[in-house]
Amino acid sequence: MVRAPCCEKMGLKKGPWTQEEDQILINFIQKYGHENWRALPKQAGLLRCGKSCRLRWTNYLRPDIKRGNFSEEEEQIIIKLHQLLGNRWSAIASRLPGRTDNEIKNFWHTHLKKRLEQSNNLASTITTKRRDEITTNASQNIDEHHIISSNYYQDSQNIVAYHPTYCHYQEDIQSNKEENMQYSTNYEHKDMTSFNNDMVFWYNVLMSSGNNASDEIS
DNA sequence: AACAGGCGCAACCGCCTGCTG
DNA sequence: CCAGCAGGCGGTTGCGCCTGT
Repeated sequence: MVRAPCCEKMGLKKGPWTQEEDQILINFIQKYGHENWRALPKQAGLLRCGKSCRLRWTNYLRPDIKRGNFSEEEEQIIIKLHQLLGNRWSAIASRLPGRTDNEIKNFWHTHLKKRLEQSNNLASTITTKRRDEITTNASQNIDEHHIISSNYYQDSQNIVAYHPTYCHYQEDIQSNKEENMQYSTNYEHKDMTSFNNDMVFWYNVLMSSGNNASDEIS
């Protein structure tokens, strides 16, 4: 089945919205609602396609949108929900009142993803360093927990920030120290138990929320 | 002051899903 | 069951702003 493009009709405007267009859209929706996005631009007298109107409304003009920087709490929620749900931005956005999927997606790609990648790089450095220590000094009394954790660390990129050895060995890392220390402080978990408890907590939150989270997670 | 490169964000594109006839 | 439509979603793009040289 092939669908016709959204804006197949020539003459429909694209690109940034003007203040006038915003006002027309706001006035129309406040007056008549948005039951039919396809028909809305025509009825409102806008030279836009319905899709463009919907996007503009949901991502920018909606009155309940919270604008401005993300708080530390919001950051942590996004990170945790991303671990649970993956790139399901709308599902994540539904747990952050006033934030849109587009906003969260942008924030992830411009801030959090970069930070996690840095953290991953740091993690592999730490893991390698730790493994070298273990190999070269067999007589050393090594905490078994660290070995298990090191494997876990390497295999699951997403949970790298919660790794306990990250906390133990971060002082070894001279380069990028300040930035990574800061990141570590924010997301520090002392052991995997607390991490798992955290995951259980968020799972319960999702399960008890209005949406059917089990469907979303599966 | 001028330019180049990087970054952030709004907006677009194309696919998927659910609904209806 | 099938086809068509509309809405929703995630990935990607492009433009404007900022910063460094």
